[in-house]
Amino acid sequence: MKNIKIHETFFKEYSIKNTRQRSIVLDILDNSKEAKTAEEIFLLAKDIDETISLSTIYRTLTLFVEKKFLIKMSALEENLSKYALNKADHAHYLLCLKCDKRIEVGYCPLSVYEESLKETYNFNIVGHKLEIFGYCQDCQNS
Amino acid sequence: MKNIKIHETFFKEYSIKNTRQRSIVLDILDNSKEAKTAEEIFLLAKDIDETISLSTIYRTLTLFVEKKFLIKMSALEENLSKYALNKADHAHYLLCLKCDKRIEVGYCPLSVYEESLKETYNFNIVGHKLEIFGYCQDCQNS
DNA sequence: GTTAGTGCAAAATCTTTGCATATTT
DNA sequence: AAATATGCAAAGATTTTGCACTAAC
Repeated sequence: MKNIKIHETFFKEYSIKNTRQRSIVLDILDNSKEAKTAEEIFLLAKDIDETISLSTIYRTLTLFVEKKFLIKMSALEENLSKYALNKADHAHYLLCLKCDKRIEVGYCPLSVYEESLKETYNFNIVGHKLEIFGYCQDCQNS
Repeated sequence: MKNIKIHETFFKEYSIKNTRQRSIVLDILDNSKEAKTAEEIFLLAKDIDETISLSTIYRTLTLFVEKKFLIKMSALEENLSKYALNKADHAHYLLCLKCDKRIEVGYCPLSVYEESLKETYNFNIVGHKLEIFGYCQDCQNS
C-alpha cells in the first residue's frame, strides 16, 4: 500500500469522514486532466491499495457529487458516466437580463463534449466561453 | 395502431430505410420539448404501436446518433442517457485562433445542464452562448 | 429477390444494496 | 463506544446481441 496525501482539512470542510479510500479517490481525481470513469478510477486506486472495492469507488463518487465538488457527466458516445473535480478555475456565470446580477456556477459540463469535438472535427481546443442568460430568482418574482 | 407522419424524404436524405418504427421514434422526438430517455420514448411509442420493442428503440436511437441528427446526453443526476433532436436553430461554432475560420457544430450539449441549473439556482434560463476556440486542422499542420 | 430491420429472449455491462466486519471520531 | 464506511457477493437497471422472421427497396 502506497502512501497517499491525506485530505483531512478538505474533508472536514465538507463534514465527511476522512478515510483512506476517500483520500485515494480524491488524489486520483485531483491528478486527472481528463474526466474519468468509475472503472478507470477503480483501476488506478488498486495500484495504490489492492484491497479497495468497486462499490466503495461508486459510494465515494456518489458522495462527492452530492457534496457538489465532483461533477458527473456522460461520455457522449458510450454509456458511461465520467467524473471530474469541479475546479475553481473553471467557473461559468448565470447573467440576469433584468438586474445584471452575475451568479457563479462552479462546474463546467463541457470537458467531455470537447473531447468528442476534438475527435469529430480534428480541432485542437484551447478554451471555451459559456454564457447563460435568463432571469434570477428575485427578478422572476417582480 | 395509430397513423403517424411518414418521414420519407428525411430518411432518404440520411440514406436510411424508412420504417414505421423509425418514423414513430422520430415523431416522438420531434414533438418533445425536453430530452427523453430510451424508456420514455419506448412507452410513448407503445401508445402508437403496441408491438414495438425496446431493442428497436435502442437500435433506432443509436442509428440516429450515428447520423448526427440526434444528440445523446446524460441526465446529470441519474445514470441515464437522454436523447434530443439536434435542431438546426441551435448551432455552435469552433473558432480558429490563427485563421479565424468558423466551423459549425450542429449540436448543443447544454440542454440537460440547463435543466439542472434551473433547479439548483432557481434561475429561469432564456438562452446561452457557447464559443469554443482553438486551432483547426489546417493550422495545426503549419 | 435481396438486403436490411424487427421482436424476442438471453447476455453483457454498469451501478446499487444488504450484511458482517473494520475504521473513524 | 457509537456512528459510519468498507468489502464482498448478490441483485437491479440499462443497454446490447443472436437468431428466426418480416418488411423495405
